[in-house]
Amino acid sequence: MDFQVSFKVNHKIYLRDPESSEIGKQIVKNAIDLIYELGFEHVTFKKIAIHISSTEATVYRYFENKHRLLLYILNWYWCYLEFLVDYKLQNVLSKRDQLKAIVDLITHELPESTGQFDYNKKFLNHIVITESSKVYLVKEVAEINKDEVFKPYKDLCAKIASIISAYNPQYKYPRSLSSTIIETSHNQQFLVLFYPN
Amino acid sequence: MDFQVSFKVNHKIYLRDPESSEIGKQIVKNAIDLIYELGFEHVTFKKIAIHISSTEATVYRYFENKHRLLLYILNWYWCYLEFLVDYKLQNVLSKRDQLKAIVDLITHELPESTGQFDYNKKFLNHIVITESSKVYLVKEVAEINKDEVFKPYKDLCAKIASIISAYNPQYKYPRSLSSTIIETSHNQQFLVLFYPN
DNA sequence: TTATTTATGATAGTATTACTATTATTATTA
DNA sequence: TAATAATAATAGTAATACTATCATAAATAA
Repeated sequence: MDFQVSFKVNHKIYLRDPESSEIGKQIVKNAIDLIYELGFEHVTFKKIAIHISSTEATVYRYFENKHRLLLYILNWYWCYLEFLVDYKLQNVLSKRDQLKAIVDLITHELPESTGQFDYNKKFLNHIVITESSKVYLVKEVAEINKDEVFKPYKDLCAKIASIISAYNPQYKYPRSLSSTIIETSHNQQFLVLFYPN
Repeated sequence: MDFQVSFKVNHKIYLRDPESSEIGKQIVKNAIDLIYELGFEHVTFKKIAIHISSTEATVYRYFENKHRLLLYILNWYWCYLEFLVDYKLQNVLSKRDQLKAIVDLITHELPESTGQFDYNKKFLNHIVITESSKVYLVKEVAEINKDEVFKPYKDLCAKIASIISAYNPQYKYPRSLSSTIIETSHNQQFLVLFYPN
């Protein structure tokens, strides 16, 4: 695969659209690199600023805080994954094969793209596995949810759920199953990567 | 059920055994209350100290940091749960019924105990659902794991896995399945509690 | 072209956090 | 009674997570 796609994430996540400027794109790119390298807890806006030879104040002009920045990255990922699901399901007629293709996508790393300006897919995969629960396992989740910032994840779940239902209309919990597939995939990938025994 | 049990967790988790003194027990009890009330991110040793009318320095004498304190609480929970599994499986002969009893335990709140000095089971359940992944989804997980501080969780998984294997010796991934049952249960309970749509 | 808006850089400052260290006091045990 | 240990009281530090101000450079509009 070789094409350039960009995804518009909910504008409430950022203060200023990072896709609207070179420095904005650099903030996101370097944030991804740093979260991969140091882990989310050890990333600060100051470190990101130093990496792009800019200042903390500039990073704060794009994102309210670290949590929103992670949310932005994850939303980008979920949008991208939903796009890939649509793409891969083209011309797959059997519902069973569709489900198989989806599980295949979810349980493997995203294909690396050749675009120079694209985010590092390996790092993104890693971040989704190890950091994604941190955006919702917080006391403020209900409040944060009001801005619909989890919509891309929900949309993906809904899409998978609809295919589960199409495959077996009798199955009662397609939405639970779709989020279970996604979360279990992350969890098992985490165990394999970091926690061998 | 009405009895008092206490669990010894790996001594590498604490600097000084919190069960060895009244103030130690108060630290853990108040930490549980505060994590439930404020969420792990908003709890500080200073806040715990104020709640027990003591000082930060005293809390630091028991636990190296907040992460270890959470680990202590979760280990206590996993030990308790494994004890309950053993307890509930007494006299259940069929492997199928044993598995059912385990799923039942994992997917429901722990029974509240009447002991005055016991930790609040409702709060504990809540903390396990929302905070437990934070002890291992950190960059330092491999390093932390060297102290065997995740052993109670692993032991529980191993126990469930052995019952899965006993029920169906042909099943290839009993360990994956047992951690999947536990994690999925938390995840789905979280969605029900905090994230209704 | 000039004026105006906007983005960024440079710098400063603040409250809070996550600790470490020191000394005095109190309680326990030898 | 002396020695030991635990805690309280207090101070201090580096880092974090911001907010604020002002100057300058770049883009755009009149």
